Amino acid sequence: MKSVVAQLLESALAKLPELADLIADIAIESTVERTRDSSHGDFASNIAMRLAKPARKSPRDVAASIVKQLSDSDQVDKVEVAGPGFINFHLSAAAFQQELRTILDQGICYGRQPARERPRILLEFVSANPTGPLHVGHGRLAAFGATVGNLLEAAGYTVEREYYVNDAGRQMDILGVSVWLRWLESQGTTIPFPEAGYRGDYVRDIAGDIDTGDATVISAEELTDGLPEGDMEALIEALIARAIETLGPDGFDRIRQQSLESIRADIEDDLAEFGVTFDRWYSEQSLTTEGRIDAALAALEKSGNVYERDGAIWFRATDFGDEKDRVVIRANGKKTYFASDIAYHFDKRQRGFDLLIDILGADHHGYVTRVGGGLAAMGYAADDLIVDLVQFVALYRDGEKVAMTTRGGKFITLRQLRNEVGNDAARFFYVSRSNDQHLDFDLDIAKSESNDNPVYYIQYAHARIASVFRQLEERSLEWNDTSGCDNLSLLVEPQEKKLLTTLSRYPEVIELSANNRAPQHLVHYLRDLANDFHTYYNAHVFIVDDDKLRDARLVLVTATRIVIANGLAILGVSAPETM
RNA sequence: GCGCCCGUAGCUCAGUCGGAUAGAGCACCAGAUUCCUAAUCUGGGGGUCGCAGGUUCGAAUCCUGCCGGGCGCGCCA
Repeated sequence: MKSVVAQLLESALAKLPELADLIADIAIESTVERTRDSSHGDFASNIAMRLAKPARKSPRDVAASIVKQLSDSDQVDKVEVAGPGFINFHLSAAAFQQELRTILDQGICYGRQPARERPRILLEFVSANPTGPLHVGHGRLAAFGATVGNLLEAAGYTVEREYYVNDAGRQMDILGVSVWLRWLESQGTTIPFPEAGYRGDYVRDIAGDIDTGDATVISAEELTDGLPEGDMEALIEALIARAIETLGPDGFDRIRQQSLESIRADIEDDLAEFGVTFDRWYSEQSLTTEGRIDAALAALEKSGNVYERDGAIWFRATDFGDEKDRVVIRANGKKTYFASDIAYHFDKRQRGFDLLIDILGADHHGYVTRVGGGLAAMGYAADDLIVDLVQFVALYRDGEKVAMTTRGGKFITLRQLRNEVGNDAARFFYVSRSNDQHLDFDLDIAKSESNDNPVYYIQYAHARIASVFRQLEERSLEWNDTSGCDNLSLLVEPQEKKLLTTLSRYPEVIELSANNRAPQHLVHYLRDLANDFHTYYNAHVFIVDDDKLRDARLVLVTATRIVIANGLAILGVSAPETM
């Protein structure tokens, strides 16, 4: 609908070259917005105010000369200049009726934009280390990322979703040794569990399932003989060394890989149950085995952006806005995690993705300049990488903050949260706040089946509409949608007009939410839409004796159901027929 | 110390590219059902948009400084 107004303005300006020249760099559509107050019409443009200064005329004069050039349209009832120089458009009833027919015609496609070739987007999210189950913080990354992916697709983009599996490095050794120690325990060899190991119960479960091959059980004395005391980091290092010497490198690797795969598969199941799926699980190990880190480092070398100092190889990150240079190869010859990161992003770009979007926890903010700098150093634009940082989640129960510590394995898992409040409420609450806002997740509200739960409020509107049609059937009446579409002019009640207006905003909301990667706009919109529907429901009966009015009202109500269902689908929330 | 994010009603938060009288929900108060699901609806009170400057036709929004909260600053992963 917005484009109707923008086009009218555009053709009017075409007749005013002296004005049009002044705003060559402004998209006319960007001057058009919904009005907040219906007495100002449906849409307003501030274009005259923006033109006033360069044109050296008063905003109202500019507005008047534009309005004079506007051609008549059956979509517009009235145009007026108001306030400091707004041009207000009052759309016709016919325009809204047309939109209603569009909603019915397009159904589940309503609000989606046609596919566009570019940019191809690679969306990376969650990417939690595979050292244990996902917790509630990862849940927010999952829900946010999945919803952003859905929004971008609705906006016409091609999106691939990827999970980066940190399956290399020391943490995998620690996982392996943790599982080994738990396995030994199950065989009767028990020592105090190391502080630096992974202590969650899931480690015992893995140890119980694992195939250890011909591994021999050693005694506690053999296990602890000569181990360092006091320093927990040194202790875990020594235990890893002991595992390798006892099991052999292959034997230890076997435990390590099984443990990793067990956890990774569990994460995949957990997310799938949450409605979050990925096109690819990208292994960090594969960066090394396929030589991608070396390739990236060679590209950096070639562009002259690395140098040697103190026996290490450094990336000139300061040349790209970072506060200090970063090591890529340590003096001991090992590559850093940062080297993997830039290699991974270099590879994403080389696979043909134009735009890389990373959804990361807020503690990763230092990473943005560095990786963007790495891309720039390798010949790509730093702007090709967008990082959305998602702030932390605090759980509240009975008005109290729920204490969570990662240490000691005492944290609430995503699975526990989903079991407690349900997938729908979890998906909804996670995206109801801006990603750069800390999230206070109130378990009691998410669980409550009552009026203070916004998820149910929206779902209830959908179920009520389904119920209206069940009633229709019970009364042996039929809905003639053709008749309904022919009689939309009967929809004259204020609640009907309000609902029509809100429905017609949906495509704009999708576009806005997608462009800003801001699902909370859609959440708020759906709440508004449900509110308009409930108000209508309470004010008027839909199944009336008058066939034409009934058919028309059922068109409006059906359109409402379509838009609610479409919006909830993007959020990953179900749209129930009954509640 | 440096960097990033946040500060809007009692509470939790929206507020698009700077736009007209700053909005929701919860909580609080008062009402609505012979009728399609009351998990609903209607009305009401409640604001120094952290503070101080600046930019301009116009600032919650942009700029500077300050105050308060969170997070991050490794040849860890």
